Amino acid sequence: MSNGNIKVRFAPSPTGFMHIGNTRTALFNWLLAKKLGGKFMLRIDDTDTLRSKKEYEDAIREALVWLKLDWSEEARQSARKERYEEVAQKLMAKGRIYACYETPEELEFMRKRLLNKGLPPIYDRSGLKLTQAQKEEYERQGRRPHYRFKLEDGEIVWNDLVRGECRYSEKNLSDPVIIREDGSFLYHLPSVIDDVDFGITHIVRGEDHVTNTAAQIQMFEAIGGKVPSFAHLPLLTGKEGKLSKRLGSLGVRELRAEGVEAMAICSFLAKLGTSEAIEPYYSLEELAQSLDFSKIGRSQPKFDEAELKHFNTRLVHNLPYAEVKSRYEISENFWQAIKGNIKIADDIKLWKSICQDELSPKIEDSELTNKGAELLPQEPWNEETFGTWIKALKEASGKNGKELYHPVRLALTGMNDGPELKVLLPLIGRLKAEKRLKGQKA
RNA sequence: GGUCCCAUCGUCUAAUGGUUAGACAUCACCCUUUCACGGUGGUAAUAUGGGUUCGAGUCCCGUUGGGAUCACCA
Repeated sequence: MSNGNIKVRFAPSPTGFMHIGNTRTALFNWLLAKKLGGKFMLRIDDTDTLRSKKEYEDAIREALVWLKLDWSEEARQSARKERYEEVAQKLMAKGRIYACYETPEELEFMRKRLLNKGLPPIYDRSGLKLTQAQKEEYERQGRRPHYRFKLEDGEIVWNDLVRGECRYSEKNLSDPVIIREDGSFLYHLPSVIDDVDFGITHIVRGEDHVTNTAAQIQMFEAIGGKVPSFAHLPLLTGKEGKLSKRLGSLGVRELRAEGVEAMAICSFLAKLGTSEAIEPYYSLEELAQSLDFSKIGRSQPKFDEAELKHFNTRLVHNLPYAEVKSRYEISENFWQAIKGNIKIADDIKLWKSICQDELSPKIEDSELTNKGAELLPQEPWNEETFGTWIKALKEASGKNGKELYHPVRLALTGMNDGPELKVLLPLIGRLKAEKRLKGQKA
């Protein structure tokens, strides 16, 4: 499939670090673009100037680069204010945007009053009924207006790629505030203007945006833009069931630091909550080809960090040598020898160091290990060497099983567990092995 | 409270109205003279009450539970 006109966007607001929820949205967009042969753009939604920070923006880029979710185009909302104002002027002239003079406190009070009466806290549109004289009176009092988008009567319907047909009545929606008292724009309208201007064809985002979608569809229509396709992903929940705060703070940066592979995060997130098995994918391309919105369930999957870590280990065990080679200087032999016994890719360094660098051995049973040193055969060594040697040591010492193996492993590697000793021994070599068995640094 | 969405093993899901299936985790066994890796097998679920039907996980209504939204956040 290929369609040059397909374009999706990832539109994070730089008000926090890249976390698992964010990443999932970015990933699904990227995957969709890849699968359809379209483009993926990055849009920095920094309309909330108070909370937006350069630091967060940098972190988002860093995470995207690490995940290999590359983008071909970029935009920044704070740089497009003139365009938003131009569109807002037109909508005002058409009566789709109207001024309101309530203070945030008054609105809050009204919401509480409605809620207490068991009514939905929907704005009563009193701004719409204001006369010119009343507005002037407010201005004299020093009040500045904020602006709302007027929703038209009727049902708003769209066919969601994940949720199927969605219907919302405007009666259950508040006219969204789109321009603040200080003249700055809120998210809703700029997002729609950008989607139209940049030719966005598909919007993939979290389920928390479904009611926004209803209002935004009217905005698309009001400015004469083509309404894109929507896909609303069920929100991830935490282990405890609630959308935990931990999830928000579970950063990509932290996961990376803990040794979680980018492809583990991507594979896991792409398949969690779908009818497909969560399996390691080793390329985003392959993952993209497997994308199928119809396989996404509608209930909220639980995200468990421990499961991700476990999955990561499974993925690491089968990392292709080419991938490993590009990151660590090791031979294919070495990789084959240790791959089944590492938890994270960085453990490669540990085992490489154990085999090649100097190490202070831990001696548990000096009588045994000293004898082992004496019995060590001459090189060349291969995978058979260990078998003959340990057999000789067993006979000489009378030790067996764990009593035999554990002290040997500890002396040779300084570790309680690890790859099979028969593959490790030739890698360590006679020189080091003999010294270590004797308790000497080597 | 209004609106919308959801409910099957511990977890993620499957099942034209017709024997509840698979994957991950877990457990056991096998392989390893060790820890692991790997292989084989087992345990384990339709939230609840009605209705429709010869027959309901599936359709309808109620209950309970969970989530989203109703911001001068995005």
